[in-house]
Amino acid sequence: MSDLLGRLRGRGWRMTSQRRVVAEVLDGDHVHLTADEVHLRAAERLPEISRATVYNTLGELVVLGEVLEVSTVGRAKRYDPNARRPHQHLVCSGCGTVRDVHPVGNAIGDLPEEERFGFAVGSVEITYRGLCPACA
Amino acid sequence: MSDLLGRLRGRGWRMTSQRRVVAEVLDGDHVHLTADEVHLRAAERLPEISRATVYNTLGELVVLGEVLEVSTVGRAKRYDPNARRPHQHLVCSGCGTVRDVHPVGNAIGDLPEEERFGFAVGSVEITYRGLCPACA
DNA sequence: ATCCTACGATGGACTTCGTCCAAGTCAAGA
DNA sequence: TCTTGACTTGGACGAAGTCCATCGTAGGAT
Ligand SMILES: [Mn+2]
Ligand SMILES: [Mn+2]
Ligand SMILES: [Zn+2]
Ligand SMILES: [Zn+2]
Repeated sequence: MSDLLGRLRGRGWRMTSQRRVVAEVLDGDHVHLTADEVHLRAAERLPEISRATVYNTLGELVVLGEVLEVSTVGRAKRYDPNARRPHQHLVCSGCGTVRDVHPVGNAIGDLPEEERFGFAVGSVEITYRGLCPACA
Repeated sequence: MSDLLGRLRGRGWRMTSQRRVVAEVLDGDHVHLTADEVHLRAAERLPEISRATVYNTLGELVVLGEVLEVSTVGRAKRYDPNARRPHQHLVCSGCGTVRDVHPVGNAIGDLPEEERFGFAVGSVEITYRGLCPACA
């Protein structure tokens, strides 16, 4: 995330106070926020920022590859600013907490050739589910 | 799925024409349908079946463990009647096609102890993404 | 420093997916 | 056949997200 503003400028994007604030929220220590959580935190700094702008900016950051969308089961999408280091997720089935994890295997290699059906497999997404100590 | 109706009865559930039709739709060769797709097909056989009943029945089948929910990226949940045999999914980023696959590794074992954060990890969901031959 | 203007922001309507509820219906046991 | 509570229904409601006409402004041009 660190030089996101510079990269945006490099792509000819206007630097607005709204985009700056959204980037700052994502750059903080809070990870895996929903769009509305990002909006809430952004509005603490810039009270008039709109929901639509937060959605727009998040979508742009996803296309840029600066932020990842984390799919959830029936709940709101979560946005992951840790796009630099490949990782997977450990999710608590009780409270919904999401933690980054780094499994050691090679999941793509584990998919047999005869089960690839001619696909060009480009990525793997792994979600570990369980109960955190507090919810157990 | 095969003896689903018998198992439902065994749990003391009433057998209604609606539940029978939903089970028949899921038992067909069409897999990974959305709730509305299930409703559409069910309504071909039983025109007056309501959306609410389809949602209710699908939810009950999920709790029973007869059907799995497949999380998608921002789109409607898909329901998977193949709950007997553990498997994972290969999804085409182009057209959205979903195929069942059976990777050979042990993904749960690949998660280092120091990254489990005290969680009781119960399941792993793996999604392979890529382009199918038609979309490549 | 000021002007221009195309790109971005805004908020409210709209869509999609799903849940909830009060009222009516009916499966199945007595 | 009767009874009853579980099931179904349609419509209202809600959450998450998109769309769009209009307004505002970042940043290049002068
Ligand atoms: Mn993450
Ligand atoms: Mn499947
Ligand atoms: Zn928890
Ligand atoms: Zn395809």
